[in-house]
Amino acid sequence: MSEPTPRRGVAERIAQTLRSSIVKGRFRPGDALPSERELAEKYDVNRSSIREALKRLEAWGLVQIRQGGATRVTDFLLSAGLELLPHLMEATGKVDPTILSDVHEIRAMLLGWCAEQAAQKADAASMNRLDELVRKMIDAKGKPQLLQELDYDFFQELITISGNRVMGLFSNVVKDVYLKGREQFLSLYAKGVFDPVHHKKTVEAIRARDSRGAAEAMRAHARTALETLEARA
Amino acid sequence: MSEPTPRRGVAERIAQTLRSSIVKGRFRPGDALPSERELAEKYDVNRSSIREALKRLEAWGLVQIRQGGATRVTDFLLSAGLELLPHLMEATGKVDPTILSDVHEIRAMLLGWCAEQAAQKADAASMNRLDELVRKMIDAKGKPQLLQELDYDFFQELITISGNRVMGLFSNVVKDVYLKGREQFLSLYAKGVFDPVHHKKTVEAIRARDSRGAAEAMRAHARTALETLEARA
DNA sequence: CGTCTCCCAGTGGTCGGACCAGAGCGTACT
DNA sequence: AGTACGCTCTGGTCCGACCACTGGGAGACG
Repeated sequence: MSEPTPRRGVAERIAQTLRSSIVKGRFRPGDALPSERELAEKYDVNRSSIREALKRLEAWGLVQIRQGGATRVTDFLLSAGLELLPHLMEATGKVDPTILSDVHEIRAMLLGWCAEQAAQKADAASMNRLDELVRKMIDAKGKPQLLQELDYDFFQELITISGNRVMGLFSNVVKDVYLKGREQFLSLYAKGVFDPVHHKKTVEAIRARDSRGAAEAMRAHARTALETLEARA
Repeated sequence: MSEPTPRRGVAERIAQTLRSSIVKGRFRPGDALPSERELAEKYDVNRSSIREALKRLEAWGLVQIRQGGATRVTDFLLSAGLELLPHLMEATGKVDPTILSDVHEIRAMLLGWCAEQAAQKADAASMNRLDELVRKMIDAKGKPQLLQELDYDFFQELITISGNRVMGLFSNVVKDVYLKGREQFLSLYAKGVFDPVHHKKTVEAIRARDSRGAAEAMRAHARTALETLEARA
């Protein structure tokens, strides 16, 4: 009852441990990991479990496994996917402010693009759904968790309107990043901080078929969020 | 020497087979896959190999595995990452033109954003590297494969200049997509088709610190590519 | 008759021990 | 010195057993 992840599976736990070691730099890119048999003995589990853990690391792009040769650590900044982001942000124990800035730059790009597309393609029903979301945001003032979800729903609705399936796949990954790091962003939605003005402006611009205005409003939203976070750091 | 995947490992082969079945719709979202023991018998391999294959499917976001319960197929459009794209494009045997369009929309967004950032942040050395790449493109006229690589290198250089690590992670995924589907795009770089005018304009705009111009030039490049592909389809 | 509970068959998870296949390096031969 | 062989260590696959959990059906209860 004391451990944080008692029922999470041996393989998963070991995979997380190794991932942490790699991200924190205890293994350098190019280094060879201990052999599966050694790791099995070290963690006192079966080799099968070690294999499963290593397979996950491989899927995450953190190591390269080659039959006959050793399993080597890759330069994960050159091979890992976005799903590594939450762990990268926590590598030093607290959020790295420079990465936070990078994240919000990308966020601004994505939101801006989606808003632009939405202004060109939205139908009446979609616009009403967006209105509804803004209304809920106003009602939810002071409920951080709810506001956070509504903010994400707004993004999701924009993607749906854009009709771009590739953006849809992309948002799946973003969602995972978002859920795993949600506490780190929760302060953004605290009482007196979050204001859906930009969302409101966005919907108005979409109704007016003003792509540029919609995009700019969403970018402003992302920019505001970053400034808020930086001010608190 | 003839087969495409002769020595690729049992687990990998089975994972691909199952992925294909799922993407092509032979298993519907929510369906239960046969049990590991059944699959092991069906494919005449050990259960370990089946487990490994299923783990990959899970990592790809195609199935959900739960101890005690059955392994069920997920709605992959809602859970899979970008790495599924190449397989999605080939699901029907040939490239789905609507997805191709989606891809290039995203491509235009990314290239535009990177060019914009580059115009603001590039130093002299970076600009020279970009110039060098354009020069190589001109020299490489008529060598599709080389042109394709140079085009990607150009993108990569823009990302490096932007200094955004999140975009770097993103580009890792894009690169995989790109490599797996490279033949499908190779015709873009055939003799008489590919012209690095837009790249040239981009570098000029970057030198002039003209963000908007640089972004527009790169977007024009992506748009041209899409039009070329559509004209040939 | 309906509902609720409990139990067990079947699912995935872990184990261990064996053997196969590829890679790398030292050694012995040329 | 150079080269080719082969030993040894790596990961890959197989087998068969047992553990942990779920889900649904058989039975008890209202």
